[in-house]
Amino acid sequence: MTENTQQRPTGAHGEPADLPTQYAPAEVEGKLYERWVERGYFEADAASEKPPFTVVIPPPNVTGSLHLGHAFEHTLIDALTRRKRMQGYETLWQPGMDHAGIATQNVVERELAKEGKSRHDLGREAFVERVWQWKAESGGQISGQMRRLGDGVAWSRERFTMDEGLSKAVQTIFKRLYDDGLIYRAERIINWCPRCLTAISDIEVEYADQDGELVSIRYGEGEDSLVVATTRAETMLGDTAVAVHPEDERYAHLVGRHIKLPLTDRSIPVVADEHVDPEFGTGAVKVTPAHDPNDFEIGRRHGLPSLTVMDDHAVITVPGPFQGQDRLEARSAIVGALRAEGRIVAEKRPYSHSVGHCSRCKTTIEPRLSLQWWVKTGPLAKAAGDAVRDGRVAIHPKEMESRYFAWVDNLHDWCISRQLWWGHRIPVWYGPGGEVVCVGPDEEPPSGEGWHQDTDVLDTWFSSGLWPFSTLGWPEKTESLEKFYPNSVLVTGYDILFFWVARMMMFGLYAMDGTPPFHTIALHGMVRDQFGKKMSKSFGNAVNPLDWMDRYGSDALRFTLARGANPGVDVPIGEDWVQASRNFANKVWNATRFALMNGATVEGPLPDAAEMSAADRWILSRLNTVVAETDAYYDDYQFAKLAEGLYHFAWDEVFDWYVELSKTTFFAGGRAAEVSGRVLGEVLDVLLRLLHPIVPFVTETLWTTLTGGESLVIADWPKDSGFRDAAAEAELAAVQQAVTEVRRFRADQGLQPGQRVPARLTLDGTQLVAHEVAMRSLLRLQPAGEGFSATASLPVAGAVVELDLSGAIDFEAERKRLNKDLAAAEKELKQTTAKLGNEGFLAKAPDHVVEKIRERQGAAEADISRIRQQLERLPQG
RNA sequence: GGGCGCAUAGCUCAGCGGUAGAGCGCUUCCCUUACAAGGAAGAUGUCACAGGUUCGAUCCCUGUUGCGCCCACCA
Repeated sequence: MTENTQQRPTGAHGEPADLPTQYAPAEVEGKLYERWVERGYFEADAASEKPPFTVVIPPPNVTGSLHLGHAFEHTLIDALTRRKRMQGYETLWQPGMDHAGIATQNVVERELAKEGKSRHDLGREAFVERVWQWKAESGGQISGQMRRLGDGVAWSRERFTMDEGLSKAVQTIFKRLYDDGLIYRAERIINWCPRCLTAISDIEVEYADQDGELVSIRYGEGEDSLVVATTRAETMLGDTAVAVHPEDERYAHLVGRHIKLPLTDRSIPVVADEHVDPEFGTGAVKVTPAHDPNDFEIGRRHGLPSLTVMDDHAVITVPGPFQGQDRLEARSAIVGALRAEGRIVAEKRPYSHSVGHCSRCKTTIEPRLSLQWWVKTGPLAKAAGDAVRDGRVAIHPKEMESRYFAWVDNLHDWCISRQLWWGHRIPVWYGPGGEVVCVGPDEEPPSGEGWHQDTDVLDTWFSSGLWPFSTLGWPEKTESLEKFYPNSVLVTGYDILFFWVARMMMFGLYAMDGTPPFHTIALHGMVRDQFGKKMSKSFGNAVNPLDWMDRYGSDALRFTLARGANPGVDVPIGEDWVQASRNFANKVWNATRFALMNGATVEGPLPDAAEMSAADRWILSRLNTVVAETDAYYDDYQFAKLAEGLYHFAWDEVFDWYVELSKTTFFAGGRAAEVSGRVLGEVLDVLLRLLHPIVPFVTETLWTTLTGGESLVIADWPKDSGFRDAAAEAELAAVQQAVTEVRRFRADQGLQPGQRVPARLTLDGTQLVAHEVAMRSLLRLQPAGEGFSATASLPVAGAVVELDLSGAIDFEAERKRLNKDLAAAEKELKQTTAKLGNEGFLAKAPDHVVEKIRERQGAAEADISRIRQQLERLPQG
């Protein structure tokens, strides 16, 4: 706030303006948001007659606070729903949060560790209680941030994935899948995190190239020996075979025989298996069925036993010298022992290979045989793929479809059980006699001696996969479910296409009898810093959206994010850009302020076009074009383009040209001022509506002041009235060109912008004829009085502007400028002439292109003769 | 190893067959009574490289180079 704020400017009508000279977001945002919520604007009525529009929030993890990426996503969703609400839809933006099993458990465990405790010190029940406490705190933080952002969500419908209703949904679908044979329990190789002490699914493993060492080890003795290579030497303790290719002659004599496994007293068979690539390494592979997925398969094909050699913490359990050693420790100890026996045949060599890490804690994954629960994905994934293939669900941008297909078409079964405490407990009970009972939501679990529930919980994505309908009350047949399913669109980041989107597709289609959970998937990119680098806390470039909202306002942040939102493309964002958006908000503010002080109004019908000035008709014509363009961009999720389009229309056309051109009209008063006042009121009214979904706060403040309306949130979305005026658009283009040319000339002459110069304008018969007053005002041209002597003559748009620059003119600068213009015009003439002389061009180019080139040629010729004349007239020296 | 994408002004990115655009930054002038968070004027690009198609290519095709991302049970 500057001191200007106190100085209330006085309007043309002598009334004080109600608005300060600068927009102060902090003073309006909070109040407006609370008002919107109190009035229930964001609530969704399932009984409404209006057509529904539904979007769910991608539920943020309760683990913390929202980052810039959330702010980005929320801006897009909020803009979509606000527009639909204005269009007359019954809109539901469903809020809520995800319990985020493993992530949240890890966070709370870290908190406990600060107190020197582990979850085991508390016990399961107390620990879970502790997590609920944590959820209460950070959940509040998240909804606070959403309010600051202006998210128009239906707060009364807020859901949490561990709510009673959602838990019921989880049990219901588990039971159905189980009964349909799509959930089963099996012992397989899983990804084990020795730090989190749980199994995780395939997509929760992040692979990174890592330098390891490939060691070559001789198995067996003398003639009955061969060499295998490995990067995980410790697993040899669990080897139960060596495999070679069936047609590999080098090893044909060994197949079916047993060879001695070093460091043990075991002998293992040599088996022939197609999986082995004879070209790779020695063509012989050690087989550890309990610790490698390939080996597990080989083992199954050949009936080999599986020997688990490590415990949950990846510590060796095999009795002997290595027992109790960690896997890495054991690795080097075993290599050492083998070397001592002379079994390392080639020196170990550096080897770069891909190693899996836990996506939550980055610990190296240990593949391991384990009894877990699985979803049989085959039929579910097929349905999920087909829904996109046959067009029932569209993915934006379309390029992302190939990723989606690649995933759903090659999906392995999904390991859903987690050895955690925080999450949905698996609804399966085991009896004393080995009975297994899956318990539905309304069923009593079996009781009695020896019965116990499975101790594992479900993968967190199991419950988020139900989000589009569990939040609406499913499995109950609620009014809301009827009204708001399927969702209209899903807006989320391409990074969770597999984790979340594909799972919602599978579950939605399954649970809702083949109705996909949404019609459209709009994928956005990731927010990056101003140099395009990934934002991360550890790198120090992460931004708390609250900081920028505090400094520049929520609208500025939202506008910046929307403006960067090209579909599926990452969004770099820097503080400079937020400043630019803040400046834009302020510009809109001040333009509206000016309009209010000069009689802009929305009262009464629009005047007849016959009464309007060319400028009035021009800006209304453009306004309607912009309405149509904005709609098209919205429908195509082109946020960047619509924000950019509105920015330039507002600033360049309305503020810099229309308002400036109309100032003389406004200041002169009379009927013309009334007409333009009504037109300006109309333009701002529509512009503010168009901008509102992206920048709700500043537009609400200005619009209610301008129109006296209740709220933009529930106002009508503008429609293209169909009004177009090509003649007025052409006329105003000529005016703009003329003004710019004269200004450039003045600047070239070194005249100060404010310096008044006598001038004679000869505009008769040109498009400029009606604009003399405005041109004189914009160009600071005085009337040609006594003793006027034209020292410069500028032909523009068929008219002539003569200036008396006696005393001010710089002839050298003028000569230089003219020569430059001449060169440019000559080049243009040469180019266009060459083009028009090209027969191929004339034959094949479309008419409008040829016409355009002709025009350019004509203009160039005219320019050249004009400039030559002017150069001749210039006094020498 | 597969697949996708990107290379355009100092930076971050739009454009995608017909004389190169935006924001920020930069230069000059201006506190012109809506706005200095502003106004006016301006400079800046072998549109990665090499071929090809075309009357015409930043835009289409092929290849090269350099990046980025996703997928993959490469011992």
